[in-house]
Amino acid sequence: MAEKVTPRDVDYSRWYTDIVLQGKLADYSPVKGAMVIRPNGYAIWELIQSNLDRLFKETGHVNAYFPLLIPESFMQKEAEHVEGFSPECAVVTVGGGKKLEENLYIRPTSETIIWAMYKKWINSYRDLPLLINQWANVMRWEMRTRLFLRTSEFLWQEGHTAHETYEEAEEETRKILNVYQKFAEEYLAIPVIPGRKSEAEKFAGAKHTYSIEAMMQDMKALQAGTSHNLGQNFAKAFDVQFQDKEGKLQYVWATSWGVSTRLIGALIMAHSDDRGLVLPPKMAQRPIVMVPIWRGEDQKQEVLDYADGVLKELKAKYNVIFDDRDQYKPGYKFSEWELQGIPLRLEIGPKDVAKNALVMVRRDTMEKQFVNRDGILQTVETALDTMQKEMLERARNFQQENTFDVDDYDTFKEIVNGKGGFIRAHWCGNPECETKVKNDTKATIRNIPFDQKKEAGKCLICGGASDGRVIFAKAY
RNA sequence: CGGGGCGUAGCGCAGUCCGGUUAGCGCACCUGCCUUGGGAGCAGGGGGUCGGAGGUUCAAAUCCUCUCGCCCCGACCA
Repeated sequence: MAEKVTPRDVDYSRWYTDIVLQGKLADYSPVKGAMVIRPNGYAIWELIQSNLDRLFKETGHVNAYFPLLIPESFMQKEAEHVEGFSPECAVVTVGGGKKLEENLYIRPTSETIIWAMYKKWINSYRDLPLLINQWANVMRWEMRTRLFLRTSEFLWQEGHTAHETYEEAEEETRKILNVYQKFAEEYLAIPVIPGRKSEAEKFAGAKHTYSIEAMMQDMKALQAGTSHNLGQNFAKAFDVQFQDKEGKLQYVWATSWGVSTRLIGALIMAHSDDRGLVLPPKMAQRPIVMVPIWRGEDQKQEVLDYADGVLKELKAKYNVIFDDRDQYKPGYKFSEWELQGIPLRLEIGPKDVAKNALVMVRRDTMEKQFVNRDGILQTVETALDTMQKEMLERARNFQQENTFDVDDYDTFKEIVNGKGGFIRAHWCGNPECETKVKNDTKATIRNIPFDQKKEAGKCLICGGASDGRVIFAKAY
């Protein structure tokens, strides 16, 4: 086999790049830090979009679109927000050949322009809640970029909601995090840990931030989605008030939440192997490839006729690739589709025609089965369902096997600097202890899990009192 | 911005030290034949401002000067 993919244990980061390029998911663009998402990669994004969009609508949200350019003065209205985002913004200073009166920021996120509009739209409690989502591109000037994981421009969805009370905003924030968790697990087959971010790691301008954290195959953590309770920070900055039932003016309570094309990076790093991409069936627009095999013209016709029947049957439910290209041999085709992560391969040759059978190969396990031609649609459906379930289970086991409870700093450092993983350790809540860990080891607090058990303990660093464990890990 | 490296065909490279026919190789691509149960073979073919500018020379991918760009490693981040 010609080596198109660097094995993971040789160089994980080269492996990742090879998967993306060889799987034709994306390519480098002429613009530094930006990438082109190719059809294979965009197909994954479309599935992320369509499924999440449905889940958002089921929870009462609607879509809208706000402009790419944001007046500089808007960006500067919320103090923490300015501080957090200014360094990574691209700014338009010239338009129509003239220097602009006011610079325009390319959105790094849309809170400011959206809240400027919400001021116009919200007057009464009857206007609330306002539950808007947008699918958009954003730009954050990055020094070091990686395909899908960190590019200057990326695609995402950002939800921005407005509520009457803190409690309602809080409920929304948590509700969305649940949606993200459900999507990650049921569709991406990636188990995640939902929890609250520490003060140091929260979104610039939020009261607090929740996240779902996933473990990649190299034991590093990847933040797969965030949901922020913005409190009244933006309402105050943009003076968005509503009249409540008693006729009193109150500032609106806000949330925002998002996931990005980064999820594609997560999908790759959670499941793929040294042969290439591995897609969970629900993330494959084309879940099946059929490869007909023959020897000589007489066999060719016989095989193609037989295959055509199978194809027609499967097409009722699935988007099937029928690879009858004559210039490539089967082995070549097998590798090519494996590289692109097609979940199921069906091989049809003279022997199968004779036996009224087919050969079915699962991409995740590479397990080869001889299956009966009759009932093929059902067989395929079952195989894809099983695959989807088993991929999640496998990832969950992996995550559990690489999560450790640690009570002393030496062991902590040993693990972090060694094979890595999630470390559940006690923390007193002091940001200084958190910073020390980060400076010593580069590991950070990923989040404080919702399912944290009450457990008396001592902070890993200062020995101060702690009543539960938080998740530490090196992160992408 | 600091440290390291690289620009020669779509991709990966050789040639540069020591200047000299028409700039070469592998992969990919095109045509034909032949093949097809794990990345076949043969024959033919297309494709180059040697990153750019200037200079030295009878002669520059090769030597000199300047310049542009990119990649990797460190300080920010979904």
